[in-house]
Amino acid sequence: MDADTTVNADSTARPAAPTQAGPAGAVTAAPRPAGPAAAITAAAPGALAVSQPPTIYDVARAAGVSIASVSRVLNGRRNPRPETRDRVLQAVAELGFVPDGAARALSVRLKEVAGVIIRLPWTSRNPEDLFADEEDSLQFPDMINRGVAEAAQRKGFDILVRSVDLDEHDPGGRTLALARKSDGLLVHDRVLDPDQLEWLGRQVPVVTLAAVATPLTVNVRSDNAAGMRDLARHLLHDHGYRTISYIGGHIDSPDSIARFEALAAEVAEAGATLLDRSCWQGDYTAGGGARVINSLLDRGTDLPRAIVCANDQTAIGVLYALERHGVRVPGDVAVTGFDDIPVARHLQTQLTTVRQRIRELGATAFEVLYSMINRETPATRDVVLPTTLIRRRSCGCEGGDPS
Amino acid sequence: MDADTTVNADSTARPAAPTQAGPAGAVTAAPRPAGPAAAITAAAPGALAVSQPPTIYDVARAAGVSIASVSRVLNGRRNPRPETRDRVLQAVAELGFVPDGAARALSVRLKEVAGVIIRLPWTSRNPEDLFADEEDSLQFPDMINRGVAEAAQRKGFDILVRSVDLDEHDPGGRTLALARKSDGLLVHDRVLDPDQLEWLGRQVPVVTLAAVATPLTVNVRSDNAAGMRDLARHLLHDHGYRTISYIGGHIDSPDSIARFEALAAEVAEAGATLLDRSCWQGDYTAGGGARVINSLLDRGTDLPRAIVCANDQTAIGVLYALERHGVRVPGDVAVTGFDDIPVARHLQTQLTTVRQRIRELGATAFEVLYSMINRETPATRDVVLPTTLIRRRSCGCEGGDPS
DNA sequence: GACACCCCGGTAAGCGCTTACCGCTTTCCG
DNA sequence: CGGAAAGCGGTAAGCGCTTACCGGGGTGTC
Repeated sequence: MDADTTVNADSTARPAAPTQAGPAGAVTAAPRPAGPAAAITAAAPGALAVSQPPTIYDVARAAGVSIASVSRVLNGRRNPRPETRDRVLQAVAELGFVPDGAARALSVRLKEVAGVIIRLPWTSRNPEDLFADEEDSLQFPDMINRGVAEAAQRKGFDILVRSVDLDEHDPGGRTLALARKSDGLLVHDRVLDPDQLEWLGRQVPVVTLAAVATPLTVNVRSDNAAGMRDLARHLLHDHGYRTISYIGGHIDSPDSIARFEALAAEVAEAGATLLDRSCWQGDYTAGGGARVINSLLDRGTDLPRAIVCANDQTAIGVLYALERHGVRVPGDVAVTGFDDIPVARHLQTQLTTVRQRIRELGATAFEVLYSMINRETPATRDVVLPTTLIRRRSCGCEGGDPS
Repeated sequence: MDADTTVNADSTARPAAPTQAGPAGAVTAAPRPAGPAAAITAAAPGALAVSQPPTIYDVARAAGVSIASVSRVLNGRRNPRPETRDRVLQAVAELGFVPDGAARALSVRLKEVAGVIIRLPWTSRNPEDLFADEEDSLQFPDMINRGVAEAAQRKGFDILVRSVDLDEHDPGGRTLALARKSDGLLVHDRVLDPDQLEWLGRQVPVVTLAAVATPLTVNVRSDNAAGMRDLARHLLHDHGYRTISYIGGHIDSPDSIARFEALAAEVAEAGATLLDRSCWQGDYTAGGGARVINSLLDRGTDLPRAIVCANDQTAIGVLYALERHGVRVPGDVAVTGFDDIPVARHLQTQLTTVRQRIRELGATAFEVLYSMINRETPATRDVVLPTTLIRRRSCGCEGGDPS
């Protein structure tokens, strides 16, 4: 439609109408300008124009007091005389007054908004993607956000979620912009590099998720090492698998690295074999997992007895690829994930995985951010949450969820 | 340590950090109210305290111009002299300045934030709920929000999502509060009643989703009638089913009503039988769908040849309940949904349903809201988007998705 | 009864930014 | 070369709200 991209171009019509305020008690809000006959006909043209919301001045006038009193009543300061309070409260109710967020924020220097930066999951999708629907289910970051939102709501905060494209020229800039609309930032993994984080951290409180803490930021993550250790032992000792391979997430992902190391340690200790890692590089997506399997099978490589994936998404891709090639899971090859995202239990072959307390991760991250916003000094820079091994079919265990 | 919680108390160390910048403009921001600073030492305990972000005054000082010039350069007004522009731009870059959202919002009266009110899906969950995982997948409202977010981002807007509990004492109040943090509201179905909407609409631009337009609000929805008509015809004519029943959503849901009416019309026209509606009342949830089936079967009632559900969630519950009772789908009974939410195609028995262009619904809603915020008068108060019939297994068609 | 306090309302000073308006330079013509 | 018209930068007035500070009246106390 309107093709002009010049965002500010228009001189935004704003018919300096504030004068309309009118007499004192004018509570009646004289609805629309419309004439009598105009009625409520759905077709009517300009009827949608909204009248400006009342300001604290309107309330003060209606209550016959000063704006300071209104503010005091509303914020419970210096308890006002009952009569004053009542007058104000009534005026507030009549006018339906609620203080403007921006004005309040500017004044108290607190916006009560937390910014959340997430790696864009939903734009610029590739329509031909085999796993297009993988973006249709709630993923790890989405679940975290729910936790964040819950915790935020408890403190009266709202969250502003912004997804940034990784190959964006200036993630820092857009990010900072979000920062200035909020009191602090919650940054998901892999959207900003350490330098940018460091820099951001200097300007606003920042909490990262599943990353690493920097001197100025706090990080919240799950206990990858312990989780993977449990999983590895289950595979090695309970099932007795002797050859295992690991499909990593992004090569520089702290989570993926930690998981790999824990796995490697266990495999070594059990005297089993961990296949060469190089050709087993995934990218946390189902597509990536499938790709790895496909290329290996096409090349005729032998598969290990168990494939440990960096996350559930990858495992989903792996399962799919294996099935297409006629490889049975868990009969021929066992497959495991990590995260325990919702779909993990809806798959044909229910996925054995390591559950992270995802929502709690988010909630905790918010709590930490909140305390930072209040200038408290967090006890730790690296908050670690426990994990749980979830045994389902894909590793060779019987049945599905106990539930 | 510096345990004072008094937010402003400290005279905010404001380490003239930018000094690193070196010679050049050397004015190096002798920022505000002087401040002996606690350096940037990393390890230190209180090190997490962030220094306040630079203000436009800092930039002006650093560039040796007035704040007006800074603002003009940044907003591209009245093109400033190249030299001025450069000085400002450099200062901005050095200080990493980004205008404060609240201040800007207050000044231009535009927050660039759209509020989204959704019926709470994730709090106060009932842990014993049979279908607990139904909240774990992306549902209709979530998908809509993605569409909204996409469209919003294109206009430089962010979205503030707030979930309200239906049985909350004062949804209007919390809602209005959100409204004052944003420029307009996008209200999902069934969170506010018409009166509240009407009232809200008087204060801020409001767009509802899948509801009905009021004189002051615009509504965006899918073409329920057409979608259901296609589905009904498929069931009646392609499959030849002669007895059908409809499990509604909430009894007063406009969507559910519209779907029912379209179905009833088709059934009547085909001379088939539509079972009595009364004992077939669902509530848009899987639990509700299952409950209906269970109570009917327990009572020994005969089932119709096809069960048409108001939405996919309901259908999922129905499928589950039927399976538990040993009723085969689609063999004994055909079941259909509406919406085509992601899980619909992951079910054991893939669900035949009517696809709504969910994201587009959201995107459109935002576009409309955006135009209202800009005081444009929308062409219609009732925006309708097309639907598509998706034939999968559950209605008796062969195979699953073509894909 | 006078003075010291308290209480509680009002006044006004910002919060950080945009922009109308003013006035000094430059530039352009006649 | 003078005067009008631009061009540009600065000053200041808000945007709507919170809160420090001030002052008037009511109490309490010798």
